Amino acid sequence: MRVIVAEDQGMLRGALSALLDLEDDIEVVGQAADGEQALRMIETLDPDLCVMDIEMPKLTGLDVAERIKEAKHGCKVVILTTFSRSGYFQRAMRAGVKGFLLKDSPIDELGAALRSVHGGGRAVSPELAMQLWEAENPLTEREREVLKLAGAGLGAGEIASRLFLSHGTVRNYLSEAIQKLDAKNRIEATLIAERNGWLG
Amino acid sequence: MRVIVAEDQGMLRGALSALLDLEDDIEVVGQAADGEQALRMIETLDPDLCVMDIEMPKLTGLDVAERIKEAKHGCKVVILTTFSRSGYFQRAMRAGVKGFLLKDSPIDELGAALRSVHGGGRAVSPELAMQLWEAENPLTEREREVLKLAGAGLGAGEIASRLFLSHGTVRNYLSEAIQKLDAKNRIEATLIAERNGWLG
DNA sequence: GATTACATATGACAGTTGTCATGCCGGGAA
DNA sequence: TTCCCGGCATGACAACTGTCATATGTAATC
Repeated sequence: MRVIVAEDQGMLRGALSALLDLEDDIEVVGQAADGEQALRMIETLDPDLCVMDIEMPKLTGLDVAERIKEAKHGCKVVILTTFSRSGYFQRAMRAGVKGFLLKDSPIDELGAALRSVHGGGRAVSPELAMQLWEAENPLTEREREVLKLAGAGLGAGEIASRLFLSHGTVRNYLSEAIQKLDAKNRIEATLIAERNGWLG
Repeated sequence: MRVIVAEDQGMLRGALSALLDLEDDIEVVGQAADGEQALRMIETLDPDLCVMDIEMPKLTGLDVAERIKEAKHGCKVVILTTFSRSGYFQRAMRAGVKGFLLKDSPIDELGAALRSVHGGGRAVSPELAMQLWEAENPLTEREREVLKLAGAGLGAGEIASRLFLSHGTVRNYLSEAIQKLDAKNRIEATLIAERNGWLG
């Protein structure tokens, strides 16, 4: 099978590519260091599979997966990520991702997952299977935007002018987010939202 | 040369170990998933080198490096980390670390670095060499403690009772930290301190 | 057509946060 | 020993934050 490896961390990308290439039935035809590059490679090289990190520059792995699905491209996606955030997993499933592994798993699982997915199956790290039933993102679009900026250290006034809202509205959104997430203040709220993948 | 790989992320640990083991002159004699395990392996297996991540459970790679130095153990350390935080690099140098690579570098550099260090040399990612002259941590011990807790979402009152300080003192420390780091508020201050490795 | 969810806004209030002046104590450097 | 630094504290003040009641408009849903 012809595979692309998309991962921004050079060492891991190189190591995985080299190891996968050693397998008789796997050929690594491209390596991408960010989402845009991955997308271009998938279009031009038409691989069977793509091993993809989520947190990459320019386009996240989930963005890429969604575009592949829209374009009805046959390339199957196996997500390989550090974090078991429920938001990520749910979004990946909706994007038609076939495999979802944690970077914490042993490497053997990667080859196994690729073969399983290539054969039409699925492959999901056992730690993640249960997350299908976990909480959905309770935040609205606006609440997310506001919370993201608050997490970057901006005050209500600054957030307001960036989003062309009134300063009171911003505080209302923050207050709602804080309550929805059962936090004490904006700091805890961003922590919680982040941990669940609700801001990405 | 006999090498130990200490890295908490299973996939990277496995991949690096497998690749290094393919080299004729390198033998991976142990793999550790956290700092304590790494320390024990170094004591029992007496390897020539240890490839070590910084951010690991229980003991960080820098903690381990410092203990190795104290114990005057001959094992040389090559740090392999995601972040080019000046605080990390400076602390590593003081701990007698011989190699410091970013996980962003290509893998070939790892083998090269190990050989160089084993031969008595040093190996430092070029992006990092200049950091020797960068800003030292301007925060005092107390300011760091307080800032860490503030970053976890605690308010002044809570921080005060955890550290057995008055609530006013906590706010003084936070105020000082905010000014030293040239931030607008505690949120930005934690972001800046974190980015520079001044909280770890 | 009524209900519900979201985006938006205002004004008021209490509580938290950031700043500053000022003070005390102990340890180390000049 | 005197002076400064760090740790610790207080009180006061302005600014920011979190909450609430209340209001309008626009979709979607029932």
